Amino acid sequence: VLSIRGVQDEDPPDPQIMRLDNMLLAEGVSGPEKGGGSAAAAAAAAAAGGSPGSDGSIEHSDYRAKLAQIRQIYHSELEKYEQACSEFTNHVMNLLREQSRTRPISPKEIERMVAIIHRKFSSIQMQLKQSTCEAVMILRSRFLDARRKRRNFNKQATEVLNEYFYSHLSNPYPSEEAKEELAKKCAITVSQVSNWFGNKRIRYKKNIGKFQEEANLYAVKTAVDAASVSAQASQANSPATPNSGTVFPYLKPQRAINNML
DNA sequence: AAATATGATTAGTA
DNA sequence: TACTAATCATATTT
Repeated sequence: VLSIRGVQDEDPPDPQIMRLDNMLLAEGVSGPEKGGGSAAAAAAAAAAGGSPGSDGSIEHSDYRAKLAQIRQIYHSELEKYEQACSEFTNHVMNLLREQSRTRPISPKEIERMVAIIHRKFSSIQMQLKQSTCEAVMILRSRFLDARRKRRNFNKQATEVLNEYFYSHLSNPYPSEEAKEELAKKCAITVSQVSNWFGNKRIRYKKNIGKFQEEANLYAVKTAVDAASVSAQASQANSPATPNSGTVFPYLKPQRAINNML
């Protein structure tokens, strides 16, 4: 019955279990009861990177439900293990007590037994924690990874961004303030603005031809506004090449040279 | 359904 | 640290 002989505990690393605990806590799995699940909500909001505007809470409800499910399973399993552990300990103690009638059993031996049992069960617990962590990670990547929830910006947001881009084509690097203003105008975050410009720059550069039409369109758009200022524009500029000359107009010189190679 | 567009993420750089 | 380039994963177009 007591086949607990081969207990070669493969190292139960403390840092490992600490890591798992921390993560479970951070995800709101092992935290306080469902008092709004503020921890989980915060984690969700943080992971979502903050996408204001249209969507926001509908998809999170799904996530939260699943997280609550995981949480419940985790807790019930944990409780089950704890109960089983104490039950088993009791059982072993009883057996030892019985045996003590026929042979002397030192308290040290009992202590050792209990320690072994506890170690065994805590390693099982760790497995539970690990698999729970895994489940949470999968859930997160499934629901919260922003890439999976990509939404195009609305028409007027891209309008605003493009307008800025093409009217600053020679140096499409908005300052921090400019970014903030654009973000406000487009109802997106500053980092989204940065992303957009990063993508736009590289993609424009990569295939300028593809963007000619767009460039013309916005050039005309802004030209209307600028018309009042530049009243002496009477030279015959060829409409096919609104941005004649430089291939990488906005690159800083040294970088442009590097990129030629 | 395949091709293309697009926002976000990542590694690497100066 | 802000940027580029490559890449991912989804959205949209064809």
